[in-house]
Amino acid sequence: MVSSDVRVRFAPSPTGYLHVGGARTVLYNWLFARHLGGKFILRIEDTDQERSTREAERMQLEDIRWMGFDYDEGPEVGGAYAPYRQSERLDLYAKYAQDLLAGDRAYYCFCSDEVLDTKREAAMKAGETPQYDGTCLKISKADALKRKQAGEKPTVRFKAPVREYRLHDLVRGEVVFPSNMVGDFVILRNDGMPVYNFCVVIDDHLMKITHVLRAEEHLSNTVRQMMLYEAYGWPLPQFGHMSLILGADRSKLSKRHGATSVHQYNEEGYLREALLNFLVLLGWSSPTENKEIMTIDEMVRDFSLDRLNKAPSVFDPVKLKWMNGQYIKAYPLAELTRLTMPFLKKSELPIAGHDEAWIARALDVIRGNLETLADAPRFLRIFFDETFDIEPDAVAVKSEPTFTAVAGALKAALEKHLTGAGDNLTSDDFAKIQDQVKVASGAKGKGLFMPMRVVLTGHAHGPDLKLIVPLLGTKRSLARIEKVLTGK
RNA sequence: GUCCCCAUCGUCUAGAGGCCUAGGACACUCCCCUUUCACGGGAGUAACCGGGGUUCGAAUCCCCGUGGGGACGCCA
Repeated sequence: MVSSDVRVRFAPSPTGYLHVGGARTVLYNWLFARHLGGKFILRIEDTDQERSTREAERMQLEDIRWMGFDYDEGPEVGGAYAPYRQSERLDLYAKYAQDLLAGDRAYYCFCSDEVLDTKREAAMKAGETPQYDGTCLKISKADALKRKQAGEKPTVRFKAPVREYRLHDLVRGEVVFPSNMVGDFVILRNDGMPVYNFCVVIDDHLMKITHVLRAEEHLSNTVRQMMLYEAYGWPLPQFGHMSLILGADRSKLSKRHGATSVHQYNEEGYLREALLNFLVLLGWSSPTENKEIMTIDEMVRDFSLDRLNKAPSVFDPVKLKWMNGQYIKAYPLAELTRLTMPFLKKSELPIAGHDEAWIARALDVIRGNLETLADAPRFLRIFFDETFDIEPDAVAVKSEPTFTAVAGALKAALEKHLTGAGDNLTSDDFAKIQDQVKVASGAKGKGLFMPMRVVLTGHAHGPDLKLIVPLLGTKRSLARIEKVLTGK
């Protein structure tokens, strides 16, 4: 196959935010397409009108965009096989269902939900795979049409051939579905809406999808879809079923496991690159041994289906956090600042009085402490006078024997610096000032260092004073000392 | 229950018959760096689910157990 013929798709149903499992599915599809120079298509599977909403679709699209997955065809961008929203392709499905009905490959079913449920439960209890018993198969076509005319609302069932199906799965290898695995299944609901297993086949075929890469939960659906391809005489696309993402209790990851939506991670201050990097490693590994941190370009370059892991994987939020921290440390500062701004604006910090360049410098000093962008306000507090105060962890330092002498000497040294050099205070300036304080106060070691730290930052811990002080300047440093000394 | 899939440290994984005394990462512990915190560096604890084969040789291949997961819908 010529590589540019490759066409893959991601087909979410818009019933909520994009969750991490879905995100990994998009990622793998997108990487596969980009690696091979193929096309990546987005299709909205909104045939379940009960649950699908336009709002959810908007959110999904937004999440996909945030993650950086550009699609070649899909809603909003269009394409040669439009429309890409199943709810806008209803006439198509009706036509193809009609073909099946006409060819005697499908029939009307008048069974009610209740009897179906009862039979299903009975079958399970009896130790059998529940499947349709063929009741309505006995109804003649003429009778069925008559009842339909009379106002009854039947579903349309596909006549499932009774034979074994073999699937050559791209990730699982040869999978055999026994002949009795599925019974006649519904392709059209009683309100005329088509059902998933039916639309996917029509759409994947019409949209010339070459590779269907999706989660393992769809593996057993595949046999139904193979039957449909066969009925239409259409060639099968290649299928690849990727293992599931599990929660800590090893069941399929869901909301009860905590944050599972991409949107939430975005809001909690995760970088998209970190999320992507974490997700790509959940079931796939780089061909370069021991390579964990990688750029998106490297993922595109190295991605291949044969390195997918068949075993399901547990989602570990702790490792995600670590990874996010790695990205924060290495991120371009201007960009990092831009992304951090919303978190600062939401916080109590009075950032209005500072320009972005100053904030960027401050952020640069504390970025090593961050695991998420949401941590930033907490670490940035030391730079803002309005929030400056002696923090609980620093109270004890005030009663150190050297405290008063050091604070006084520091004040004097800074005042001298102010008259000589003004408000500008460099790291080198501070080093000299520190020497002066040492001589003047007679303090040394922690006895010297801790009082200075406390009087300047209000904390017993924090980044190197040499890095903090230039951001403060002489006057503000002096004001802080004043506040501590006078208690005002 | 039936069918399908899966099985290496607590977790993510490397490993495609000898390179394995099983490697890396997260987490955890300790040490170093640091006049603080964090970062960083180093070290350590920790795994081939069990049983049978096949083979000179098995984490790797086969079978059977066991365990886990998924699907059995007029959801996708």
